[in-house]
Amino acid sequence: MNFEHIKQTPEPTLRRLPRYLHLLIDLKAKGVQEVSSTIIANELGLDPVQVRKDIEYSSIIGKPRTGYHIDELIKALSKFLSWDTVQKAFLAGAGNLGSAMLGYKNFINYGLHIIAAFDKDPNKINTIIYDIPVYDINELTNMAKAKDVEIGIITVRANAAQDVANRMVDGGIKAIWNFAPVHIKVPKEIIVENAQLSIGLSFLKRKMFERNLL
Amino acid sequence: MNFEHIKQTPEPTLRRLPRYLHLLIDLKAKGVQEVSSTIIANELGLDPVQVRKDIEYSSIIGKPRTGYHIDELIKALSKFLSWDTVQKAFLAGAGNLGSAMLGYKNFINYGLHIIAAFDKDPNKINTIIYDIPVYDINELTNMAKAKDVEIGIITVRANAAQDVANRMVDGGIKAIWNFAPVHIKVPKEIIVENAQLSIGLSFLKRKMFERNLL
DNA sequence: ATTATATCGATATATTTATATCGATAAATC
DNA sequence: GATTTATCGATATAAATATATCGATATAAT
Repeated sequence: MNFEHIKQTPEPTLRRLPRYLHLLIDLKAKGVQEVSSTIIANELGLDPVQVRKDIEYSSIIGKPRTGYHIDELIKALSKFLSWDTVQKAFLAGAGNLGSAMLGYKNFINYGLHIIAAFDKDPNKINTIIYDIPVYDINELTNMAKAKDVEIGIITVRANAAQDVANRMVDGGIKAIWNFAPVHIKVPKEIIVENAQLSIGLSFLKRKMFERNLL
Repeated sequence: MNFEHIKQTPEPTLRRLPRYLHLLIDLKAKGVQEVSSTIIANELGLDPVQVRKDIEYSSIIGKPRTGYHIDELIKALSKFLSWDTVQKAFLAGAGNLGSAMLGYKNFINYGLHIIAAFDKDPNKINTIIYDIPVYDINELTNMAKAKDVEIGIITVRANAAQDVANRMVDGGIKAIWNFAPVHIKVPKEIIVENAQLSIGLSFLKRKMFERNLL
């Protein structure tokens, strides 16, 4: 099976582009109208050539001497990263992290709309958290089918994650954002993005070690 | 200035190692005693040679035919990623995400101990969230010095993040885990690990787009 | 005891990603 | 109007990372 109808973006580039976009939005709010790769690179501690190559993926072309038109660039990057189109999501696991995410107002700016949450705890089922209704986890599959939900967010404990993932896949969900500290197995056409806190933290601590700070 | 007293681990390796460790802990709980690179690779959808090369960084050597002794490997990786030594951390921003992190019990397994939180909201100051006291943000710098805190976690809004980062640096904090959707500027000897939700989400959505799922 | 097999570590090759260089050009300065 | 300058996009080179190959070896099977 071949999914690559569209040229794949390098992972490191994909990790940097949102940072550019955050910065550009910030600069625009300060009244900036034109921005060069040099400015972006200096602000973020990167190389201007790298910034230019990354921006190439958005198909935006700049002008010598002045750089890029900030509005144009923001628009193109927002489109490239799909911040401008909203997808529906279900969240499973209304615990600490899950609830926090239900209350996170920024998601809509990135094109994510969590329309419902699911839990197995009877005390949480049929409650409303930050305006989002919480249903029985057993309803997830059917409701996902009915509402054509595209993204599943897993914030349950490690031992429940695989079960939840299965329910999501059965419900036709195409992409899973997994915060549980465990690898989940899904059919290969399903996209999984792991967002374990342990990864970032390990990164941080290892860097500290390598600099003799531990 | 040169920090590289210790050989730097490649970023992609550092991203994979915690996943191995999670898996190994899981397998051990199921009674497994020996594990090969092939098994790990199959479980996580990776290449066995890559797994072997990654494991090399932990200095553990395996045996032909059987692979690695799981206890030895868990111990070595835990040490390599510093999950086995606890660092003290301050968290700034006791909002949704911040509070969720204060309640996240797994951190201690990764060697992170959040000893205090800080906020500017008078309604939060001097409260206790999940057993962790919340103080005035103005106290952060002095308390960090007094308690020799090593890690700072930023979960405030974008527009307050730089101020908080400055306070942390002034307080002698060496490493910052930044969840605010903004780049923070710090002296180059300070380690910053960005953990913006927008990055993972952009990743997920772009992959969906590239597979014609959007 | 011999043979087959799965895995290791080492080495070699390929691919991906980052960095350096350079001519062209739009704007600013002289 | 000519000159200087900052930046672009393109191309070339270097570095980092991933993948393939292979001889050696510990265990299992015959």
